[in-house]
Amino acid sequence: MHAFKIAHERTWAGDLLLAQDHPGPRLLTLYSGWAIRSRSLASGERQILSVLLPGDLIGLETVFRGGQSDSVEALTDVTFCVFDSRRLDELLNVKTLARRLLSLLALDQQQLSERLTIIGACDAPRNLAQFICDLYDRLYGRRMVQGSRFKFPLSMRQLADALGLTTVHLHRTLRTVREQGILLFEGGSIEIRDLERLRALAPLTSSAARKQPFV
Amino acid sequence: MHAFKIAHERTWAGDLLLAQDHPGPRLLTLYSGWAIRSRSLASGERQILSVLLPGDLIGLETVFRGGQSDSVEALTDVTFCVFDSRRLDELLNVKTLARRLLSLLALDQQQLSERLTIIGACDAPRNLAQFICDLYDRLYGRRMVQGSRFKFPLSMRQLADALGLTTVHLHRTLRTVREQGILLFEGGSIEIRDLERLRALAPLTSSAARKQPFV
DNA sequence: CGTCCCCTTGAGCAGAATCAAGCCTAGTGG
DNA sequence: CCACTAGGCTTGATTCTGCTCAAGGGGACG
Repeated sequence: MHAFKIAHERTWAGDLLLAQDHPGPRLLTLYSGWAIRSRSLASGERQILSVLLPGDLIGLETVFRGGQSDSVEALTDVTFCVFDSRRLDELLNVKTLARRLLSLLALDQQQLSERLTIIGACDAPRNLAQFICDLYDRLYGRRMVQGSRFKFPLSMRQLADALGLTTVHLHRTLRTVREQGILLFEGGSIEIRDLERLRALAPLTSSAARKQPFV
Repeated sequence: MHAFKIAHERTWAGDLLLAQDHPGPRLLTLYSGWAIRSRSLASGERQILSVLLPGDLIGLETVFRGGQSDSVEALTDVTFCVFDSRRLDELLNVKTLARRLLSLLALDQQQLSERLTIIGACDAPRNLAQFICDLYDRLYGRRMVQGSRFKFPLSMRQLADALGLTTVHLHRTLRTVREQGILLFEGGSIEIRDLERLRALAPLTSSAARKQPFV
């Protein structure tokens, strides 16, 4: 795999790793930091499709489709490595690798399906609970949770865009879960004050935890 | 590809092709008829994740993840063929095929992302318009459109579940687009009375058309 | 010091859900 | 052959979740 590595780069919070109309396909792996994949509408709305954590592969779908359609933005300062996507064909010669890529995409699809189900069928509190549970499980697997707290670099605006809500309404939802002693969102981090009730609120037992780092 | 074909089968409208907790992974291709992939919540809600048309591959994600998590139901009588998913490994030896599978999953992911964006960010009329446009394009590519009409075997309930609405509200939305002379939904088929305005209503220029039949 | 952005909160509105009732069709069993 | 039932469609009345608009406060940064 190292043979396909082109560069090891770094950018800063707010920069775009992939633009919605970027020229060529680009394949990256996040080493450190957070990013989000999102899609914007002409009318101004934006939907955040997934949160990307260290170890995640970025841009796989664009390579196999040609043409980028959503954008990836760094939430924090990040380091990542770039693969040579033109040589990806050679990569498919290694069967275990081909299988690995397929299962990564399959898992991604799974997570999108779950998100779609939640957003389509649930109200704000359950939506929020599911999102946080999924994220918690992924962070836990990466040892990025300290006790019941973890860093959470999304702004309220961004979290709202991920949940398909407005900031105003998200804010009220956050207040109620805080008042219920379930969840505390404050100063760039989240404290889970009652994991059990949080999980009870989330309609699905997440599959997010199964998501393994790529490299 | 034919070497991996196990059986050519048929079932009837309402039957399950894949159950949400089905034992083994199963890989199918739809020959004729319509199906839907959906996921249900314990609380009773259901989200329809995609509509499957002749030529579509079914269950690819389950093979590469082990364990089925959503169910596929026949909407009409269908015929389909079954592949031997245990031998899928051999299949990956053919590099063009591996790439083909990857691009199928990538396109699927694309469509899910779009649906998520729409459901998260749009109101009922635009949601409906986008759904119908996407479907129209896919049907058009398969020569399943007659003039401005096409067969549409989804019940109102099912369409509502696909859009993340209730039947009551969907019904009202359908009435308004009918009164505006845009779309007519009646007796198991849909007539597009003003494609231009329908497309103008849909926020995204669909990528659905790119979805090619697998076999 | 001013500006910009984000968070916070209130008031009012509207899109969508719920509840409820009536209609029609198809299927079922007597 | 008909009565009964169940499920889907249609519609109205009502409720409520979530959105819009609006305004004020608090950093961060030039």
